[in-house]
Amino acid sequence: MNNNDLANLIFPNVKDSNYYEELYPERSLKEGAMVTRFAPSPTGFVHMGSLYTSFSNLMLAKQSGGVVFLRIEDTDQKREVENGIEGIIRDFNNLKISFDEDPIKGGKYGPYIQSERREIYQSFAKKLIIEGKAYPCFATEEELKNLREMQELNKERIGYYGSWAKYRNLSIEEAITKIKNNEPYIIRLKSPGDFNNKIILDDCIKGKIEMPENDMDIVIIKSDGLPTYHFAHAVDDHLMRTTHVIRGDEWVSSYPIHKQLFEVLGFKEPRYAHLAPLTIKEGTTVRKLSKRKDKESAISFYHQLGIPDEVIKLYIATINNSSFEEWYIANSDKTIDDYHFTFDKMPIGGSLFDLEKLMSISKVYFSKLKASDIYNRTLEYAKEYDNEFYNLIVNDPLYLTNLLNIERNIERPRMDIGSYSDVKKEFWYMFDELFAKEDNPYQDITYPYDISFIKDYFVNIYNEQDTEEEWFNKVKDYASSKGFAVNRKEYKENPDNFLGNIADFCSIIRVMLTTSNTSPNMYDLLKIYGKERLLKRLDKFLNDVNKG
RNA sequence: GGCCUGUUGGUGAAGCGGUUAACACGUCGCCCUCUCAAGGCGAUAUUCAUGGGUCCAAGUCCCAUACAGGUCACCA
Repeated sequence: MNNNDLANLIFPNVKDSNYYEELYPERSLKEGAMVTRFAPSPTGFVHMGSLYTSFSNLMLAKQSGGVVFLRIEDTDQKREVENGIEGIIRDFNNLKISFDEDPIKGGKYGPYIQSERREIYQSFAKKLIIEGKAYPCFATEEELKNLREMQELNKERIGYYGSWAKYRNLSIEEAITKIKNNEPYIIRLKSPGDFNNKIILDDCIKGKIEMPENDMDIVIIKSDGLPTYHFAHAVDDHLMRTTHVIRGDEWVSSYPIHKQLFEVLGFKEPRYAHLAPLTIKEGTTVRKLSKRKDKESAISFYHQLGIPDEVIKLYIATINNSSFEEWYIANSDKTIDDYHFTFDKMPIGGSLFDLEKLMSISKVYFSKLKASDIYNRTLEYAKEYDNEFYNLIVNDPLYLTNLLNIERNIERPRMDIGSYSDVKKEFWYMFDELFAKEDNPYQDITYPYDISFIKDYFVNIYNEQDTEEEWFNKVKDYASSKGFAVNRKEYKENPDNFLGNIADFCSIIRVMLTTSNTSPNMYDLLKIYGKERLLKRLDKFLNDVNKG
């Protein structure tokens, strides 16, 4: 009886591992091209954290002329989510993110779903058993629990290693007998490591990190025949010819296991890059952004707010590479794809997620869009999230587009819109249906002078054909004739000589039309709204103010 | 508890042995102006968690302490 007999008993029907080595040859790519991957569990949706990780993988591969693929890590059948894979792929599609190889598209290195690669893992596990580098372990849950308690009591390191690894030196005969008796077992690595030895992780982002060598006999094949993460990682990233493993830094501490696995299997180790986690403030403490607890984690949260996907990507790029922001400001005509992402500009500690910053990026983004584009996207947004507004804008694209164009096609465009939902907040008063609602009181409507003369202004002076200059000159003349100061300095020097400032006069018009004292350019608003309707709104205004 | 990482202003951060400690967001002034937004100008860290050490010179290197985070599964 030898290792071969044991291996054949455990894995009678798997191919020799060399078969797979030949099936998945080295990729022929140019020097320096990175092969990266994003490898999520099929949880059903993409969240900020996974977007951040996938973004890094995507950009580095793309920009080096390499390959990036999507691999679904579904080896935990307990965590299976219905349509989990479809959900992830759908989310990436919506975000317009695509991988060179994925479960739908396929590719030469597939399958790209781990549960479909069972035999591949088993083939390599078999190889290890034959070589005496792995063994079946019959420890029960109870046994492992006792082991742990004993170690805690003796203040020993916890785990299945060295002399604690009870089944490590079981004779082949005994093992075969137990298997034939249908005793449940799993396959463990027979770790050749020594905890007192030091190994070094040369991380692309974090630099050199010294850690103890792995000496744990970790599980490589579970009782359901599927591999653990560690083993699947080694086998897959070798066979898929990954050059750079870019993943969250919660994996740093398992690097010793991975290094050892690559060695034992005779694989060339890939480079590693461990990304700092996205964090969030909860009260005074900072913790990892949680896909379950934090609303900011869900992509749908931004969709509901009306924040474009491009903005999310810009924000992610901003956190990902410390010099991206400056570059983007200096190169406002370029896109994310034009920026060269590098490991050495990625953060080492956690990156605090800042919604305020994201909004500011969004405003800049919107200020560069064409009015017609904003209209179209706002329409799309409203269709899904705001039916009332959708109905108001769907039949008259030009009206909203004109509004959006106010102070837009100039060197320094307005920056007050940061989301599709802001469009309504900005211009609601230009829609009579919204204006008519009861809950829109005029802001600060007490004036120390008779305001009814603005009716005179609109009836007799205001002409919607005027140019902006003509319009303003007329406003000034009229206001002046009623006793308002036209010159700011003059007014400041002798406020008592005047009824008010020209700004005060304009604010009556502004409040009349918008209810508020702040708005975009008056001339444009009046013109777009139209004189006929203005007169009606004016009556309502005077009526309401006199009542109040 | 073991192992690993981090700690720079209100916030995110740059910084890689010699800089007036970038930049962005925010906040506050002033200017411009029909309001707001934008824009312009200026103010916002005598100091880089604390304590030692090395060096002519330290935010930057070393050691301790404190605090924060990660990880120690038949989960990924």
